[in-house]
Amino acid sequence: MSAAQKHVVAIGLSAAIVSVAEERPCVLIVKHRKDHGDALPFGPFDPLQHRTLEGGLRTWVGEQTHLDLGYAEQLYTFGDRGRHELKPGEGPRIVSVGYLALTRQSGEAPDTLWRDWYRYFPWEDWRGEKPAIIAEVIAPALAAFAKSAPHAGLSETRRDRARLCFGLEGLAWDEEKVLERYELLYEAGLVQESVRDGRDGADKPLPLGAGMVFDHRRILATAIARLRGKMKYRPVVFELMPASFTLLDLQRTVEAISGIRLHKQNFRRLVEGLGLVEGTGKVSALTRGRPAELFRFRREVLRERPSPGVRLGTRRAGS
Amino acid sequence: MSAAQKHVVAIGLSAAIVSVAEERPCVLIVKHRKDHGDALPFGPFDPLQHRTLEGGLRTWVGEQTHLDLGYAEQLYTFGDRGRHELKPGEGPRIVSVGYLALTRQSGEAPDTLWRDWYRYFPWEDWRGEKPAIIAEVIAPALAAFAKSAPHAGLSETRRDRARLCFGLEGLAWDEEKVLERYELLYEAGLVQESVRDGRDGADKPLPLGAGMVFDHRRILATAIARLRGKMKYRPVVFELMPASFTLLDLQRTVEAISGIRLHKQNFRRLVEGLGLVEGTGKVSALTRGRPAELFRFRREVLRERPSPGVRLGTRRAGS
DNA sequence: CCAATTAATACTCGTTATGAGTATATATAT
DNA sequence: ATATATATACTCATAACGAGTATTAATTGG
Repeated sequence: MSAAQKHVVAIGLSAAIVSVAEERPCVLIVKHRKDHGDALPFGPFDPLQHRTLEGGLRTWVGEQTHLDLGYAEQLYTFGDRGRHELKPGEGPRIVSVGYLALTRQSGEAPDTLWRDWYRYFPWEDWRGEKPAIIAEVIAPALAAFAKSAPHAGLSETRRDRARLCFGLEGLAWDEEKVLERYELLYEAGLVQESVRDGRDGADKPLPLGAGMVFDHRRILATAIARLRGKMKYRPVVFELMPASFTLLDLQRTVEAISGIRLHKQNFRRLVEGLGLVEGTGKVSALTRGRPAELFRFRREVLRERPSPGVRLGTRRAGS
Repeated sequence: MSAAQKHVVAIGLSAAIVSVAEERPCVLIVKHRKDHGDALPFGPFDPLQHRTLEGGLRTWVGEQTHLDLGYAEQLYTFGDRGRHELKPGEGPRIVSVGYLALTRQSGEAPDTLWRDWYRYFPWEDWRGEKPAIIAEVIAPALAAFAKSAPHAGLSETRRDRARLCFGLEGLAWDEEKVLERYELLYEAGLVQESVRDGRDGADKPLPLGAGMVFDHRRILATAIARLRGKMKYRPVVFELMPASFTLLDLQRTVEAISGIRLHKQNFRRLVEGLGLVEGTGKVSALTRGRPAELFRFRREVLRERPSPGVRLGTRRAGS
């Protein structure tokens, strides 16, 4: 191997392509590969053909999924050995660059399907009750993980991480800590991927949530976290909305993504107060109740205000 | 070239290593290379030797600079062709992963030096007056750039970007938009790097700020933006502080990084109210005025509150 | 047609956070 | 002793926020 080749790696591009339909946040999954779970669309970056990473991503996502990505942003570059190989140590070293893309749902391409992202992260959906899986499975398993630490200091640290991540012992739930939670479960050997990657503690009860290939669940966790955060200071939700929508449609979309319920009246006050939407005189043809006015996104806000986003309230309230 | 080699690239790791001394935010620069300006410490990622990207970074930063990086976080992966080569088209394709690291200043290694980061971004320091360079040079140059657009729509867009980025026409200054501002200046051909990269519009008046090698100034802009944002919701400033400090020391450090002045009394109220610091009975040996109490960082907050940071006020006030 | 139901929309109210001061205390320099 | 510089303590008005109640406009079942 020459000196030049020594530092050579392949770059993989993976995309968490998100849409929301029927109050369910969805991510695009490519079928094949039954071995280790679902996969995000991914492919190699070809440095000869593409000038930019994002350009490369857009090109082959277009080819594979027939989707036109509107919004896309880079998330993170993962390079850990042993976390993106089917079997540790096999094949060339791959560094994977994860992306988040938003789109409105449309016809599916041949080998893809939209899946509710809470399938992979059941503990992240707090729109109804607090997910029972936390108190029943996660909290005890993490307590055991803490107890099993080789020394007291580490044990303490693990307990603290569990408390802060999952809002145990009365601590507040922070919907943005998606990645921290997944990483903790990974380290504790509670997800399928850590078993696959051969970490010890692989004798744990049941794997939590549906597993994914390579490090794709980690990328998806990063994507959810980023979207939940970004929504608050940038009007990215509208990338997921049709041209016109009711304020409740909008609220349900925000709730689907953030995984928490919002106060309806305050949501309206906020969204109107920021000038994010404007009414179109028309009303929606609903089945029940007083018909709601249809609104559209006011693109102009982007030129008026520095950073308008849907700041969701700290705590959840009745819908 | 084989099929496997086709997708092969080299990964470069670059680090913006930051410290603050004497109210000046500094970044570590490696000397050599007089051709195109200063360089951040950077080096190749060796996939054979290192398990993780960050591990690789820490290793050779340790070798090159004799610094022990405490805090480090990944910023962004840049892969644009023509923006990290000394001469466009020469050499292998390099994808560069940028990092932000924080440290307390200590002895310098042989070929490195600490430089005030406002040397590269003179328009970012609003601690005194609004930087004169904005009204005198940047605003007119960007107006000309907008006017030179091939069609009216693009012209409008450019004008809007200039207004929002630089707070023109009475708009608020957003200290976090460091990268957007640099990118706009790059596109407008107003920084040395865009001239070097052979973009048109290279006949502009004078290059703004000191240039850097490769895409290092872009990485530094990303680092500053990230740090300015992160400071507000994570207690990262304390990575830059000594074990004990006065509240004014702390405020000056926050101001140095954010580039804006804060209200002293409110800063104290905030920082104490969040439980970020605790007094150590001792007072500092100052030269003038009433001696200030020395404080230390309360590490415990990390275990108590979900995300405590130094939320600096929107607008600046007298010191 | 009326009452119950459902949802949209409009207000209200108390609490907290924030921006911007004034007032007072404690040191040094002359 | 006085001027000056800084630290620290309070005050106050306003905006933002969480959590309601009240009212309006439609549908649905009798």
